[in-house]
Amino acid sequence: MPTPDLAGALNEWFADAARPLPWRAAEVSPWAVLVSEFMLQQTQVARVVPRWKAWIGRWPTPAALAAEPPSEAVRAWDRLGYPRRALWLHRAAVEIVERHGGEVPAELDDLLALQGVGPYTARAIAAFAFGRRHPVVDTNTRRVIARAVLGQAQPGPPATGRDLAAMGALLPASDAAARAFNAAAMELGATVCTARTPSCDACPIAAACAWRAAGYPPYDGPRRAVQGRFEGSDRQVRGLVMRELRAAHRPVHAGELATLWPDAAQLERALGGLVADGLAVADAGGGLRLPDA
DNA sequence: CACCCGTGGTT
DNA sequence: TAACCAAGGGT
Repeated sequence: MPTPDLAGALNEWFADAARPLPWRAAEVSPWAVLVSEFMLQQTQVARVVPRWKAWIGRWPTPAALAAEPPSEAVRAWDRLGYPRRALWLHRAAVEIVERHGGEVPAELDDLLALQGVGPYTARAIAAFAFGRRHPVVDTNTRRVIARAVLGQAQPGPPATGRDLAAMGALLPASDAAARAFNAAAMELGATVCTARTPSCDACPIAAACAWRAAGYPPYDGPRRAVQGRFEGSDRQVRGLVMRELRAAHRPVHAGELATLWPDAAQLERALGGLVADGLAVADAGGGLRLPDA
């Protein structure tokens, strides 16, 4: 039977176990938090840290980034992956300047209206940058809820409403404790209650865990959709092209791009996709380049 | 809702 | 080693 003070136990653990991630420092601006959340979308903490520091050093405000062409954002993004995020982050900076006087908004509706900000990121910014009392559910928290609350080994298919409700029900009353609890749940999922081999022996809420109480039953629900193979995929081709465009500070012609991939039809499809996404633009001379505006 | 979107670390 | 996984979002 789960103990009632799961949040208390988790926050007590977190006070000691929290990794000193740079965007958690007290003096970090809402903009810096926003940048960290964009970079952390589907990307591991260890790979984000150096990019985030460089980014904040170069563009300490939304206005600073908005003043530069998107191509510079895509280059600075480097190899973090999903370069559309760099484009969206630049666009979000422009929107913040145009609609919010250069200040990151604190309201969920305003945050959700920004390019690249979805249900998770909006709540994360509101909670972590502004101390608002909202449930925040990311992939780590989803797993913690599935195990500790629902008694399942895995979260199963997306169930946003279910998870937000579960998190909301556990959320401490005060803004400060709620913010810590949101971060603590994510931290537990990232470092203890991990996807593959959780360290249940070291878990601070083992006494409250429904999965443990049930004897760690294996997951029997529907399997998550498997991601397609990366080798040979359009994503691989797009990545190769983007690497080329970032390196070349001038239009790259079709002949040069043709050497990147043997399948001409697939390469053409990838290029079309990049153009459609705004990551590449056709140059007047027939080449391809990063977006200058 | 299912699928697409990069790159690299982990098991 | 191939598969899985990662502070998701857009369509």
